[in-house]
Amino acid sequence: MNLKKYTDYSLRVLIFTGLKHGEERARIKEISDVYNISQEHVRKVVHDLVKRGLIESTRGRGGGIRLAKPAHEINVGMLVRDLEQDFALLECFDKGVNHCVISPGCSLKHVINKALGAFFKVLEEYTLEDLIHNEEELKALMGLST
Amino acid sequence: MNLKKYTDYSLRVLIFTGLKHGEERARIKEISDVYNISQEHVRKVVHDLVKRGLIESTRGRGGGIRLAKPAHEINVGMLVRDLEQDFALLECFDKGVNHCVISPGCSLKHVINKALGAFFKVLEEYTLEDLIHNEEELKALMGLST
DNA sequence: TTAAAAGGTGTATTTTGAATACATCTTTAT
DNA sequence: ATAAAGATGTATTCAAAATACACCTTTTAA
Ligand code: SF4
Ligand code: SF4
Repeated sequence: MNLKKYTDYSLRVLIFTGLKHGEERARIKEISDVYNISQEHVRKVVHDLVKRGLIESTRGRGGGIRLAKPAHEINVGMLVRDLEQDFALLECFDKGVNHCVISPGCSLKHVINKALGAFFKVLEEYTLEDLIHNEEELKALMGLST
Repeated sequence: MNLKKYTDYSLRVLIFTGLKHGEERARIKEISDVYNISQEHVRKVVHDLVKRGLIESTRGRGGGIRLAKPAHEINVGMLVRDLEQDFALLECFDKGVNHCVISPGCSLKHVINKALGAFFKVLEEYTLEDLIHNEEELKALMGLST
């Protein structure tokens, strides 16, 4: 059981971007430097976040990215749910591939489902704003001038 | 995000074995037939469950396996936690491999951890007994004479 | 008007862990 | 003895994720 790095990277990008204010924009290069992730990955992640409508990008010199909406409107649970959506958590969750003979009478899947629900319920209590509440500390860790 | 088939298989083995009573024993062959999993896998899973002290095995003719303790003492949460224990759910969870610069000030990991806690909390409310409460139905699905 | 700075896009390769298979051994009742 | 059961270690295959590569488009300032 584990989350994709991709998911974490996405959150990291949002955290970084969320630290920019006003007309400031984050650049992919900056992000890739701070986290030591290759620009390629960051690019992909960013692109994806743009498509999801969480980030706004501007091309060309002087361009960059910024949040497409206020941090408190970016829900952690929603995002994770989306990014990890391909969970065929168990064989029987995926109709069509399901061959498990006891499926119709199996309680396990309900139990797992309930647990998964609890997982996301917690995540959904948080927004990006909660993740950047300690702005100064984060900036310091990133080596950004505050 | 997904659980290993291995985990599901382990539970399936326990469910099957839990349906045997008294001196009855389940055989690996039976299990592999019912679920259509190769004997090899079942063997591995069984072996593992024996090592974990959940199943008792007897070799030789007339041998087989049975639960090493009553079904209500086999906790689903504990088992899943064990079987999925290698979760480096996020990069920073694994000290030593952690390179994430914001780790010391990152709230995300706490959020994820809390969510994970909620996940297991639910699972821990259930035991194997809950999974086999509908014994007759399960037996029917498995094509076992009741 | 062009060069540099930004992001966009598609594809290919590598890596990793899980899933699966193979081979061979030990125990025990009949 | 032998067949029925489980024990054990190793090897192979497979799929998904992670990562890398190549090249395109937009914008703006020199
Ligand atoms: S045992 Fe239950 S949870 Fe597992 S695959 Fe079968 S139906 Fe699904
Ligand atoms: S961003 Fe937070 S959760 Fe993700 S790896 Fe860094 S410290 Fe861990």
